Formats: sequence, structure tokens, C-alpha cells
Amino acid sequence: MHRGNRHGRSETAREAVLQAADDLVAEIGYAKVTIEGIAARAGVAKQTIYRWWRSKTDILVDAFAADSVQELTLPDTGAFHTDLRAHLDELVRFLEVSDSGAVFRALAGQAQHDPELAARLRAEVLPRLRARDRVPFDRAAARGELPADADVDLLVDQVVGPIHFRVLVTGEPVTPALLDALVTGAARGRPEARTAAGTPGPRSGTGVGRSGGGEGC
Amino acid sequence: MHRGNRHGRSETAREAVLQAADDLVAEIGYAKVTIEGIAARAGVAKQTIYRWWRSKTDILVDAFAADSVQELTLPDTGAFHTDLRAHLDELVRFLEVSDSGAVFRALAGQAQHDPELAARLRAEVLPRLRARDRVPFDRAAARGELPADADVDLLVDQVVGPIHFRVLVTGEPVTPALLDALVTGAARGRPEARTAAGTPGPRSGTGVGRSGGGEGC
Amino acid sequence: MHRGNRHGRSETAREAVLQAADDLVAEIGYAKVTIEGIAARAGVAKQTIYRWWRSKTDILVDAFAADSVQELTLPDTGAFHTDLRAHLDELVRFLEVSDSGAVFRALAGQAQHDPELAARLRAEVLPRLRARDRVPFDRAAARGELPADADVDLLVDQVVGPIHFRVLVTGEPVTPALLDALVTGAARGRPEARTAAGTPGPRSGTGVGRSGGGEGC
Amino acid sequence: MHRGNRHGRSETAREAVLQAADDLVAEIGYAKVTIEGIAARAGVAKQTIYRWWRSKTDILVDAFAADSVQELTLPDTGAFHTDLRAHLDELVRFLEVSDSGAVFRALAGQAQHDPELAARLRAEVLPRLRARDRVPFDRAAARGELPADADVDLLVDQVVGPIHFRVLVTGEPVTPALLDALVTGAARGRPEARTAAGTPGPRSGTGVGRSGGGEGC
DNA sequence: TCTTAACCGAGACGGTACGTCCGGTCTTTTT
DNA sequence: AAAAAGACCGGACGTACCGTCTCGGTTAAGA
Repeated sequence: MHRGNRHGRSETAREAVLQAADDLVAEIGYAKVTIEGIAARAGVAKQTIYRWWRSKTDILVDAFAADSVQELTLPDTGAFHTDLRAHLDELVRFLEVSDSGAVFRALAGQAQHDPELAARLRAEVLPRLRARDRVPFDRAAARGELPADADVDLLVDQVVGPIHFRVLVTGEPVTPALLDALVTGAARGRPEARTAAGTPGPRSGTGVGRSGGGEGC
Repeated sequence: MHRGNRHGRSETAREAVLQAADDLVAEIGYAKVTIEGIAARAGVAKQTIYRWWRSKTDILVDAFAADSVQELTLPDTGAFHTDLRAHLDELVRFLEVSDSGAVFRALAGQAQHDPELAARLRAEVLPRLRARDRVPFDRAAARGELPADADVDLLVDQVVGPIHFRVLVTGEPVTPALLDALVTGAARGRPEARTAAGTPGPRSGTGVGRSGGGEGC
Repeated sequence: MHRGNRHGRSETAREAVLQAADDLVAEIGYAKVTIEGIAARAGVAKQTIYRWWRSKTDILVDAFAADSVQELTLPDTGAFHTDLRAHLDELVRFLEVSDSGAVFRALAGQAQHDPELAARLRAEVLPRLRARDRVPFDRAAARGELPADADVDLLVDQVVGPIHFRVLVTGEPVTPALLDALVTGAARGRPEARTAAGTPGPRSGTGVGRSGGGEGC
Repeated sequence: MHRGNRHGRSETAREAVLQAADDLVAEIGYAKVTIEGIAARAGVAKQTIYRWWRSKTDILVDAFAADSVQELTLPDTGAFHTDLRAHLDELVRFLEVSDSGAVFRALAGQAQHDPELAARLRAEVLPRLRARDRVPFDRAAARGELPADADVDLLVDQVVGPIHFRVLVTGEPVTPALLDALVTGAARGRPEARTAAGTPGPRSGTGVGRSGGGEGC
């Protein structure tokens, strides 16, 4: 069951590379990470990297996957409204402040220039995120809180799209006002578009700032 | 009184550089564009580029701004619903198929790795796009089609966010179904989330595929 | 005395350039002197330099000529032996320690790579130096201290050749022992080749070290 | 135990670089030789040159050393007079017409601007040349043709100095008349300064007849 | 037990592009 | 008309990484 060589690849080297890549992205930013730098930091030969990965983004996809193992299950609060809000708080935390969120943003950015990376993200990374995003909706459907013919993926796009838009494009923080509007819009069937002061909907303390300062957009 | 030199910079060189940059992005893709390549294509010395721009993204921001001069005014159809739909069709066309849309996607991607570029985009590029996105809403507010206390920017995020999300992140085409849902959601105060078959709302012929094939995210 | 233009060339600019060139060679060494540097130091436009000189060596030839105006006349000591020795002491001082000697060495060095400069040196600079080198011999001939058919230029080569050789090629200091040998060789018709200890001939205090340290050859 | 890498540098690349450098100096002259040009001609990456050499002169010193491997031994003619003349003929040939002589002249010239190169020449190149120049003198001393206390290095300077002076400084050809004078001067203990026709010493084909000459002092 | 094949570290190699410097030419404005 | 200013094209500089390629050493399956 090994891979055609005598003693297989070195798990030590693999982990050292993924760890080094993660650390370097956090320390110096994606743009300054080089394969030579990863190799040096990991104490590994360049050839060992090229033997198992095709590019630095390839490494980062693996590193991102390794980070995502901690798939914590969302608690079931019993109502669509609160379930969704809890999930969105978690999503914002991931996108804006977590280390793996920084990797995700870097990969999403790089995918704009690299069709191959884009394909790999769509095939391997996004489905997992989408599955999580669907959870509150699927539970709601099971409870009968959604119309039978609701297109859940379409609803998910409408809810998470504005969040990604703010994080990746405008760089504005995702405010509680936006989350309120999204949640009540999905729950009550219409977007909540009054000013924040006029919104008596459920509130949260989320509105966290981006950790790294200006590197969203 | 003058600006330190006697005859200032060469407009010829400036235009040649912006044109060359635009062309090269369209021909070989952002990732393969180099400053040396731009200089060669423009028939300009590298030093001339470095004298006036700091990086290739700096050039592209200028090139994008030059392209955007053709600020076509949106026709006023008389109703929020149709105004918004026309604008979104135009937005999708810009993001998915136009050359300057390709430049925009590249810049948005690069901004994930480059805080300085991100800041410049937020300061110079996005406000212009936002102004256009607001037009249908502002007209509707003037007509009394929106509540007096509506937060237009929040509404804009909810409508254009999912479109950018699909273009930049999932790479899925922006379907008429999504546009229908966004328009009717904004117009009638709730997202339209039934399956496409069950949605008899206003349709359009928009749902064009991305030109370049797989290069979305 | 000017050249047929309205205002003639600026003597101010000419002197500033020559002075700047001289200073820069003394301060940073010939190799690091650039035309841009000379222009900046002289407070002169680059074009002004290119209008009047063809290269930085061209400037230095002029600067060297300007320095050489102080053609001090050699005192006539009444005897070939002492005349020659006094002249050689002066020659060594020029070559090894003077600022204009540094310029001369730089030009002689550059002439190895630049035939045009070599030609100019042979046409304009060397004849003046040769004329000075001949003075002791011509006086001696006039006094009848030399055979009537002596080839003075050949004798000069034999006397100054070893001095230039040490300064330009070996980089060794020109010792009193060498000067003694050259003088007595020329005067008595044979080179003095005994060891320094065994040479009771006329001595001098010349043997100065090179100022700049190791920059001879 | 080993030196940090396992297979060391490429001898192929080293030889290609030295050969290319030699060829280029011969073809286009030292001043026009560039490291990029050498790299291109040698089919080698620039970085490979910078890994092993510090400058183009550093390459040429190596190339000169490689050329000098063909240390042909001087034939022993049995007499100082003829030995020395044969050696000087060889020396003039080297300095004036050989390819490696062109490299030597270029290095000697550059050394006027570059103390580091000057030091390297004095340490590595000149001692080998000096050793060859001493051969006729050392043989003569062994035969008893020179005084026991003769300072051979001083004699060498007196003999080869004028030759280098003509080659490097005045640019005049080294005539048989000069060589005759140097040889007979060294052999008979005095410089031969009469016109060639009046010189009864070893002859060359040159001389133009003038009046006969007597003996000087 | 002894080969031996695949892995590993190290790092030299041919390349490409970087960002800087300077050479020479040009154009504009001032003196 | 010459000078100051400085932008311009060209091209070499020396550096940083790219991705490929030996090397010599190590390790574990299989003879």
C-alpha cells in the first residue's frame, strides 16, 4: 500500500513544509513568501518541495486543508434565525481575523491570476465551505421554516456574498448592521435596509476589525 | 512656479505605457505581465516607467482609470425595478466579459497581497464604482420608491455583493435567476429564493459565461 | 578670443567642470567619477559638458593640462649628475604623491583601453613631459658632458622607463637605490647594480611612499 | 570534512567563461567587454559568474593565469648577452602582439583605478613574470658573468622598465636600437646611447647610419 | 545480510525579471 | 547662442528566485 518507492515520502518533511508556509504567510505576507524561503524555514531541500508540490499556492491549499481539520460542528439553537446569525458570526471571524482566513484571502486573490489554482479551489476548498454555509438553511428546511421549493444555494449566495464582498473588495468591516440585515432578510423574506439605528432586529457583538490592518480590500 | 522641470513628462510615453499594459493583460494575463515587457511593448525605457509608476499594479490602476472615462450614463427607465435590472446587467457584463473587467479582477486579486494597492483601490477606484451602483437606488429614493430612512450603501452591498462573490470567489456564472432574485428582493423587500422554474418574475438574457474560460476563482 | 558665437562659451562653466573633475578624482577615485557626478558637483548641465568634451577622460586631459601650467623651471646645478638627480626626485614626487600625478596615472591606465585617449596623450601630454625629461640631458650635451652623437631620447627612456615601470606596474616605491643606479648609470656610462649597501654614490631623501596606499599597480 | 556542497563547481562552466572572456577582449577590446556579454558568449548564467568571480577583471586575471600555463623554458645559449637578448625579444613579442599581452596591458591599465586588482596583480601575476625576467641574470650570475653583489631585481627593473614604459606609456614601438642599448648596457656595464650605426655591439637589422662614434667617458 | 531503489539535504546550474545607474541625446526655458 | 534643467531611450549592473539537475548519504524492502 505504499507509493511505489521503498519507504515512501517523509511525513516529517511534509509537515515542516506546510507549517513553514503557514508561518511565513502570517509573518511576511503571501507576496513575500518564496519557495526558497519555505524550504529554508522548513529545513528541507528545494527539490523535496518540487517533488510533491507544483507551486507555492499548491502548498498553501494543502496547508489550508490541514488547518480546516478542526471542523467544529455548529450548535443547533433550534431556530433558523439564531442558527444563521451564529454561523455568520463564525464566518466573519474566519474571514477577517483567523490565520487560515488570511490564507484563504491570499488564495482567492491569487486565483484571479491563476486559472489552475481557481479550478483547484472550486473543486476542493469551496465545496467544504459551501457545505458549512448550507447547514443553517438545511436545518431550517427540515424544520419547515423554508418554502419547499427554496433554492438553498441561491439563498446562501445572497447571504454570504455581501460578506465576502466587503472582506475581499471594499475592505470595509462587516458590521452588525449588515449581519442583521442579512439575517432578517433571509428569515423574514426581505432585506432589512433601514439605517442601523432604525433596526430593532437581533444584535450581536461581532463587528470585529480586521487584524492585519489594511490588507483586505 | 513651474514644477521643477522645464517641459514635464512625455504624454506620448504615458499613453504608450498604459496602452501596452492594457494590451498585455488582455493577451497574456496579469501574472505574465512584467515591467520589462510593458517597456518593450511600449517602446519606452524601463527607467521612464520607474520614474512615474511604482509597480505594475500602479500602472494598471492608471490604465483602469483611463478606460473608465467612458462613463456612460444609465438610461432612466422610470421604475426602480427596471433601472436596477439594467444596471446589474451592465455590471455583470463589465465584470465577466469586458477587458477592463479583467483588469479590475486582477487588481482586486492582487490587492489581497498588497495593502498599498488595496488602499489605492479603496480611495480611487471603488468610490467611482459605488457611485454608479447607487444611481438606481438614489433615483428610486427620489421617486419615493424607498423608505426615507433606507441605508442605500447597505442595500448596494446586498445587491452587488453576491455578484462579486460569484465572479471573484466561486467562479460560477451570474445567472438570470440570481439577478431576478436580487432585483425582486430589493424591489419587493424580500429575496426571491424559489427555484428558477418557479420564478415567473422578470427575465433577462444576461447570464453570459466568462469569456476567458476558467479564470474566475 | 571667443568662438564666433554671441556670448562665447562660459569660462565659469569650463573652470567649474575642470575643478570638479579634479576634486572628484582626488576624493572618490577615477573609477567612480561619472559625467553626471561632475555636472552635479560643478553645478552645470550635462549637456554643457557634452557640448565641450567628448568623455570624462577628455575632461581630465584638460584638467591635467590646466594643472601643469605651473611649469617650474629646473635649477641649473652646473653638473649633469646633480641636475639629473634633482629632476628625477621631482619626477618621482610628481608620479607618486601629487594630485596631478594621480590624474596622470589614471589617464595612462585608461589609455590601455581607449586608443583615442592614447593618441591624445601621445600628441598633447607626453611631449611636454618629455621636454622636461630632456632638460638635464640637453644641458649636459651643451656642456660637452655627453658624446656628440648621443641619442637623448633613448637615454631618457632608459632613465625614466624604470621609474614609470615601478609606479605603474609593480607598485613598488622608487627607492633611492634605484635613482642612484639610474643617475650614475647615465652619468658614468654604466648602471650601478651593486646592492644598496655597497653603493656609496650620491644619495637622496626621495624614496617617498605613495600617498593613497595601494593604488599603484 | 567536505566543503558544504557535494559536487562543487562546474569545470565546464569555468572554462567556458575564461575562454569567452579571452576571446571577447581580443575581439572587441577590454572596454567593451561586459559580464553579460561574457555570460552570453559562454552560454552560462550571469549568476554563475557572480558566484565565482567578483568582477570582469577577476575573470581576466584567471584567464591570464590559464594562458600562462604554457611556461616555455628559455633556451640556454651559453652567454648572458645572447640569453638576455632572446628573452627580451620574447618579452616584446608578449607585450606588443600576443593575445595574453593584450590582457596584461588591460589589467595593468585597470589596476590604476582599482587598488584591489593592483594588489592581486602584484601578488599573483607579477611574481611569475619577474621570475622569468630574472632567468638570464641568474644564469649569468651562476656563470660568474655578474659581480657577486649585483642586485638582480634592480638590474631587471632597469632592463624591462624602459620596455614596459614604451609599451604602456609612450606607445612607441620597442625598437631593436632600444633592445641593443639595454642588452649592451646590462652586459658591458653601461647603457649604449650612441646612434645605432655607431654601436659596435650585437646588432639588429635596424640601424640607419650616421657618423661614427667615439667612446664616451 | 546485502543489494538497491527512492527519498533526502545541499546547492550549482541556465534562466528571467527585478530595480538602479549612467551614457548620450533631446527639448524647453532662461539669460 | 549658450546654459540649466531634466526627461528620454538604451543597456549593463548586481540580486533574487525560478525550476532543473546532479551529488553523496540514508533508509527500508526484498533478494
